[in-house]
Amino acid sequence: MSDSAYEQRTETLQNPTPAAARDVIVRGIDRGAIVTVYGRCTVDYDGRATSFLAAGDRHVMLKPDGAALVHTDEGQQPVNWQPPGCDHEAFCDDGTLVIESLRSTPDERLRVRFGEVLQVSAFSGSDETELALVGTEEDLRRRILEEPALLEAGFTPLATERDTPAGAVDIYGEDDAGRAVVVELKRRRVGPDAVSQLRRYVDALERDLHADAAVRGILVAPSVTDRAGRLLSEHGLEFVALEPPAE
Amino acid sequence: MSDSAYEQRTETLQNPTPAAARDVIVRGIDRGAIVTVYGRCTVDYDGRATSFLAAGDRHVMLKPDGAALVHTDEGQQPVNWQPPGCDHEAFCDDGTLVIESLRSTPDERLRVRFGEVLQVSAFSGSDETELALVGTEEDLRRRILEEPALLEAGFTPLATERDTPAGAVDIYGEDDAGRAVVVELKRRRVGPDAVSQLRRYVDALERDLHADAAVRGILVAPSVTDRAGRLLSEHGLEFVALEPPAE
DNA sequence: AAGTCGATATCGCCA
DNA sequence: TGGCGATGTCGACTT
Repeated sequence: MSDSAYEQRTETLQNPTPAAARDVIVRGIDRGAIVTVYGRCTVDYDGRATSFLAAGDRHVMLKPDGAALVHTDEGQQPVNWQPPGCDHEAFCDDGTLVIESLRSTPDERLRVRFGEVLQVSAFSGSDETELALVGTEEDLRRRILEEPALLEAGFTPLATERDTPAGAVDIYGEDDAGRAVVVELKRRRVGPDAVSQLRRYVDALERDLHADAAVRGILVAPSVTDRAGRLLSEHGLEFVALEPPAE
Repeated sequence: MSDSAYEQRTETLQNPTPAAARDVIVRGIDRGAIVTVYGRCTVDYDGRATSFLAAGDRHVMLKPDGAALVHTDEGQQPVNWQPPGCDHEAFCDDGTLVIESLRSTPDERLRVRFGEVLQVSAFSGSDETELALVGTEEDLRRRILEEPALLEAGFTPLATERDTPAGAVDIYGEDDAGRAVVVELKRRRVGPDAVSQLRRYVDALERDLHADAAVRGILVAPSVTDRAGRLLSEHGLEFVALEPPAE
């Protein structure tokens, strides 16, 4: 292995022997590369649950932060995986390539056993930038805090993330009559769960203040489902249609 | 391009020209391969939200079902993606390789523009098998239906997925005194959200039956958080510690 | 196509 | 490290 091999940004073998594949994987992990293996394999997982996947052609990716992903030719989600923070090992067992990825807390093990390796690659690179994302719940919150009248005329925000025994309220404030208002924000159309969440906060705050005056609860989202709308009415909660800013 | 090239299971180029990379991608998509590209790129997304990612080295995967994944060297989740059902396009624009992935309902566009392509691959294979997974909520439900006494002595299951105005109840049954029982199952330790969900069902069923007799609500999970436990007490709901079967 | 809910959810924040 | 809630959640199932 020449020095230049350590400097090159990609290292790839096709139809390697198990031992040659193992060497590329181990070297790649050592130098902090993204390692990928494509081939026929079985996959075992044991941890929070237990799974087995019989032989088939799949794409395995090992990341330098300890994440592992096993992808089939279908689906956005990996068929098996391991989260960041795991230790990856590659070795030959009985003449076949095996990749294991282990972690603790909780104890979990992922094992990929290859009957055939068609290609193995190690990719080194740099990525200094971060994703800029617009249109989140946080953006919606900023929008309301900048212009509280979007919620309703006379609304005054007093706090964000105000703590209650049931959790933190997105926006806490008061209306023009001085009544306490709990605002729950959702970036998209919501179902019954969001109504339950708002109800939990309103309940908790009414107990917390043990006030005689009722606390108003307002759900802010682009829209609600029928069932969610019915639940809102049943519990005397309100709805304001509003979306996160588009840019 | 010889016929054998269409039969080979992997096709890989290193440091290809943009046009050569485009050809491998287009051919790969056409024949139903998994296509991967590693190189320096920017990523634009516009749809349910909007994002931009400045230049860096990333791994892009295009699946034959229309899914697209952009992975950095960190995290289990892709930094950008497109779900299955999208149309992938690859073309050269101003001498650089561009990959676009489009869908409608909702309208969403992912665009990856490469400043440099280090490697492009197309992987063809077969995968007939399905994942066998044990330890899910469904397994927990089966466990209780087979041995209702695990919940409590004298419990009789009457229905699963019983419909209420608030949603479907995991297990509906009655206790040895003939009282209605709503059971909510969770495969892991639960927080306040699960308590709210159970409360919703109990409320709805009490209204639905408009019975004088109260409906019992039992949360079944390995354990609960402090706050969830407090919420359970406040609402007169019960808890039974039980896990999904391990195998 | 939309509603509802589970998931080995993952991820980020905060105590 | 655990609790808590958002996510461009995804995915499966039902209507």
